Amino acid sequence: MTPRSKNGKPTMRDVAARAGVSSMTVSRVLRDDPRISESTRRDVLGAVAALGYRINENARALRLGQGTRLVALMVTNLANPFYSRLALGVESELERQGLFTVVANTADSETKERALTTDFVGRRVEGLIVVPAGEDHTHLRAEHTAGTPAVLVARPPVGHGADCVLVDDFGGGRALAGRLLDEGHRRIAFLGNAEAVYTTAERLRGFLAAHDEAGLRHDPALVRHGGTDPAEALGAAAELLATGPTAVVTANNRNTLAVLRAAKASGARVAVAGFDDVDTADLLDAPLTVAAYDAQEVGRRAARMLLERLDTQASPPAPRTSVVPVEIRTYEGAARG
Amino acid sequence: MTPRSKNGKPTMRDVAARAGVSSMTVSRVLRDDPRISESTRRDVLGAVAALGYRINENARALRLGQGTRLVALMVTNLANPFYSRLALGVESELERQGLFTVVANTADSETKERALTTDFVGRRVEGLIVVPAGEDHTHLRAEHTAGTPAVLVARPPVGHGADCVLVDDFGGGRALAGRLLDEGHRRIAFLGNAEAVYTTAERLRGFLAAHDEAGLRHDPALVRHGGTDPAEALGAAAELLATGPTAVVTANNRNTLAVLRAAKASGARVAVAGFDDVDTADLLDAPLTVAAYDAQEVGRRAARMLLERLDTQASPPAPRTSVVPVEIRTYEGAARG
DNA sequence: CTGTTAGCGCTTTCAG
DNA sequence: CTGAAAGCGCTAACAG
Repeated sequence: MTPRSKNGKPTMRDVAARAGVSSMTVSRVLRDDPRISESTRRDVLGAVAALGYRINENARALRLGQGTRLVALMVTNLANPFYSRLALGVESELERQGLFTVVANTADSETKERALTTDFVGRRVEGLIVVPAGEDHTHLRAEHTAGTPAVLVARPPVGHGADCVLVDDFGGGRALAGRLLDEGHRRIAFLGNAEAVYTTAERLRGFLAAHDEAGLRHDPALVRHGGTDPAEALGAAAELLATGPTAVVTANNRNTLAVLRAAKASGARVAVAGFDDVDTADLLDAPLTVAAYDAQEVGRRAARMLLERLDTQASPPAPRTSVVPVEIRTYEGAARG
Repeated sequence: MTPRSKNGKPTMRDVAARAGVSSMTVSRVLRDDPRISESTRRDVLGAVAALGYRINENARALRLGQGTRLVALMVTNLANPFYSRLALGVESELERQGLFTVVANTADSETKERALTTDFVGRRVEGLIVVPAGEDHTHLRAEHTAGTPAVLVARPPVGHGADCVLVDDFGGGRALAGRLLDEGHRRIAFLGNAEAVYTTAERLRGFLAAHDEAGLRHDPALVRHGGTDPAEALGAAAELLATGPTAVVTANNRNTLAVLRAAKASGARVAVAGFDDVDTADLLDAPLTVAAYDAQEVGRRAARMLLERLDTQASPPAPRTSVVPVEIRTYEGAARG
């Protein structure tokens, strides 16, 4: 019996009818227009409560020509703590500007990323923050996003200019290898992962640069790539240890743990230095060196870049890149006798 | 010069004008209506490309009386891996139904949760999945959400019926304490956290139940609560250890690590058994028992419940509750000589 | 094959 | 103080 619009929710007209006024009056009451009589206001609010009416912000925004105040964040793997911290950083920074964050997972699929981008642009999100899944970034170019600005994270734009926040992958890889070389290691293996193409490549490049700078040639047989799967990573780590390195540099958390496990299982004694901090590192059995960086800060910077772009949409300056530093930390492992 | 609507993006009319057709024709081309001549189609698509036009899905949905295909997920702390896994579970389950997930962080603030709820309902999300920040759930009742269904996670509804997915907190607390009692411990401390009121209370209740069942009285002085902050938790853990327990049960990950650190620092020898799995547990110096559960599964169940509710919105069955089981796992710690 | 009219739910503008 | 008309961007329902 209650009058309802198609989608099942009452409309302003329903409220107006019940209160015996026009929908304009309802609109005014809801927006606290001062020139409304107390009695009318009461009647309207009564009808609102009775019907459980909530204004339709989408219709309102359409009429007002306003934006959605929505920003879409697309990450490759939400289960990875790096991305959840990233999301938190983005969210916290956007929230203070009254913007909402829509988080979507691309599961490392370029196809999904493209589909999501199209959808989000269609929904008129005000901006995109993306950890690109692949190398093809055409769908992120302004021509394809109807001008919706995009900020890339962790991987630089390919084939076009775009704002972007990176981690100092090269510097971190170089520093990790440098540490080990300083400690006298000469047979240092590298365990990366094939998916994170850019990231791993940079970290490896830094690793090799440190060898160059030390005047050493690096044995390519000591470089290996684990997969996305922890089990795969463990296998790769075991193989790598079998080649007899005295130390290993890893390109991410998963690989770091894989090496520690493989070493524990085989009883091999290797120094381990890897990317991403391990939050229980101080409680581990074995010593560990890590290249740590602030994932939340990455998110905050990306958000800020987007906000600046939104402010200046009329006269966009050149695309900018921001590089978040990494910090080397060492943990001693369990104190033994 | 390019004609553009207020928010800066071209509209269908702009495309129509440029292609020399009516907007209906553009609409048809975009939706692949077969009865459009090839040449017209080409002209329209040309104009679309030239202007960088993307259809406004919001306007379309308004006209069609369609829903938004959006579901809002509100969590108390996105930085906590539990919630990011939860989000992944929700996202993966909703995605297969073509629904998008909007993730928002309430930062444990009831006020923020209420504001977000109002906003999301106004935006006409199709459902809400909420980890409630506080005890006041009035804003989540159907009367306040204009009928938008809500599923609660981790904490049950208070003061109203609602779908809800819980973890077996009681059972887990009971099992953890039971383990330690079986091992002969008689002085077992409990470290909880005040914020997660319901969760901690249930875990403690289970802990005490195990003591009851063993015919033992538990000393209330052995119960303490750490804060949200890791430093605070460490302090509480240290105090607790100073009371000389032979074992500690912890209510969450943060507290587990706090106890391990405090024990390491003071050299105290205590057995530790706590809620939440620790992914490096097998690499730790010390042995550890945990109550583990599948956070992604919690998210999947919540999403499925919501989907069922959306299907049957006309004749809603009674609110349902689903309890995700916990599994006790033991890790041996570093093998010593 | 293509255009006109009307209206989704809301609000601005202009009249009362 | 309140209402009627027009229109945000789009599309169903009818023309032609």
